Amino acid sequence: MGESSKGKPSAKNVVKKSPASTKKNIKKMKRKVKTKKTMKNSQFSKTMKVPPGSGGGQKWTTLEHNGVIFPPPYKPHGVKMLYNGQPVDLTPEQEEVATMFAVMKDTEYATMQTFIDNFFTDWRKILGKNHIIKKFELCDFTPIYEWHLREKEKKKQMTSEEKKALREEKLKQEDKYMWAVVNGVKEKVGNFRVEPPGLFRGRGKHPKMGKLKRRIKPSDITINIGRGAPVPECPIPGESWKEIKHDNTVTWLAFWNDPISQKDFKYVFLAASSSLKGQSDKEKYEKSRKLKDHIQNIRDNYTKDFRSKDETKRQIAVATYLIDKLALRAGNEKDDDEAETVGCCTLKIDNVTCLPPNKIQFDFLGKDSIRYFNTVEVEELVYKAIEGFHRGKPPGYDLFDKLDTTRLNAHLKDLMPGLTAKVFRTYNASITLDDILHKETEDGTLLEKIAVYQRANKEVAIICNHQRSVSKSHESQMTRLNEKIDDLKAQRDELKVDLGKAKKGKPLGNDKDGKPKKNSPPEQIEKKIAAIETKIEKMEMDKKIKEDLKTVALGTSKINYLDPRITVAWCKRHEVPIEKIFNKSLLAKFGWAMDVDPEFRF
DNA sequence: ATAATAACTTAGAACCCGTAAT
DNA sequence: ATTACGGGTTCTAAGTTATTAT
Repeated sequence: MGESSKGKPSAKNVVKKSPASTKKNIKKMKRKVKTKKTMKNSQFSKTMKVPPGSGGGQKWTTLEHNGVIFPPPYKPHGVKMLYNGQPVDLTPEQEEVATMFAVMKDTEYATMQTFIDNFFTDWRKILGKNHIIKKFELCDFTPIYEWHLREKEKKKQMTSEEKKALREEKLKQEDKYMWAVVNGVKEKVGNFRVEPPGLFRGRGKHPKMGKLKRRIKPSDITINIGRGAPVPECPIPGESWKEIKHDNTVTWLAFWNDPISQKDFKYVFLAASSSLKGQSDKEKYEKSRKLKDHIQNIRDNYTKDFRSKDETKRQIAVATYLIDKLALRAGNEKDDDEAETVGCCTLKIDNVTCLPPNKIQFDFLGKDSIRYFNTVEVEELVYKAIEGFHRGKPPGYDLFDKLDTTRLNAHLKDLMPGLTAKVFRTYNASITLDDILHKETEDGTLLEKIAVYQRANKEVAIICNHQRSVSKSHESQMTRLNEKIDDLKAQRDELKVDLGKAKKGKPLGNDKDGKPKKNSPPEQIEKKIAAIETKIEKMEMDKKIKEDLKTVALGTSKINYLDPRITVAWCKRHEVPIEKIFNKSLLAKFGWAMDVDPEFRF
């Protein structure tokens, strides 16, 4: 379908083209642009080749580490699946892949045709063409699935001591891989475990879901390490690394080609708590703070261009407006062997609906195929411009057909050094947090202050469209909460009746077991009622928050978008222990932000 | 100028495990 | 003691952007 993405209406029916030409012929339609302007008065872009903090592109001077650890070899279980009702013999290699599929029985994937087809195609390659297994419909993986359930149960039944012992054993094995020494400082490695083989789990309608992700061998892996440092010993006897590099302009310790997409790599990096990552994190936030000094100029600039005669300029202006106002992602082109998702530059006509007189409705699948659905009021000129971009284009056609992320970012760089589309998201998120915290924090209890923080956090998550799927048990949890509340209300009402009687000096009647209730003074009953009222209020509040947040993911913005210095400074000013907001990993990740001045403003 | 590649950040789901509720 | 819940951790997919090749 890639053919379509740029040009014709979402041509699902278009014939797949030759593999070589996958994504880029897409661009043809939008070419005309003739961007003579792009590079003109760029006051900044020519200078500043190198990012400020990094010393000429050099990322480290010495680097030592122990390479990566591989998953254990496959251990056959010997449980026979059925084909056409009969048990079949499988080699360990064949059984391994069958098991990968079998254990996914209770996931959504197991029901998806693409997943099944891709799995079966790859599995049959391993079965060989003369194998008795020919049709997926005749396969019965249940015996293997049940074996898997038994194994899971066994694991669950282990005592916590056994589990602990197992964990410590693993830790001991992995200990040496967990650490690197960078410029003489011991740092944690992020992902030192090589990804185990499995069936590819793409998000959304991913055309490759279910494909076999083959086992990675040492000969797939390139190691990057300091010149003086010992090359890590290959952990699998008799095998060896693909290549050893000594490149101090990059931060990766190792990589291999992604077996699902040969052109992609899987990298091993340092952990988020490392100073290398911390430094670049800090630079990210410093850059987005700089945007404050330019934002007025940028807004004036694009507002002016809303009425430009030059359609390219108008498209850039409107796209920048959307990125600024709605924190949309840039939106790169995608290959046709990926899920069809879009960002700002790749929005299609049918993702964006004009609702007179001045509202725009957005409805599209963004990163991870998460739906973005939002209706916003826009200025008249924006509305008119978007109407204009629709004109004469069929559904499936690009809204911004004269734009792509490169052109957009080139334009942004002219407005501020180093400015790119994603900076707006960071800026938007962080300044929103800073604003809300300053406006809404009052002298109150610790709990109230934390609630303010969470509200702000939620606001940001909604702006950034950070979603999570509702937990399977959400509904039953809500029902239970409601029952509890009803129960409390009943108790309260009964107490009210009691109170009335008590005030008149009448006996209180019987409790639910039929025994007469002990008489209590009215004041005591009133107290009880008040206590229950408070409890009800609290539960109603909990319920509301739970319902409110059932699809909102707060973590993503905390980890990636909110300048931690805003949070740390706020905690200092309001005597909130930082541990109430940041967990252990965030504290480690944001070590660089801890000594911030309490008066820090984003 | 455009396309391909490389390197890095951002993302939600799955899993795991301690603790609160029963 | 047992289960349920939810926070934290791990996993790896899916983005963005800078650089390099054509």
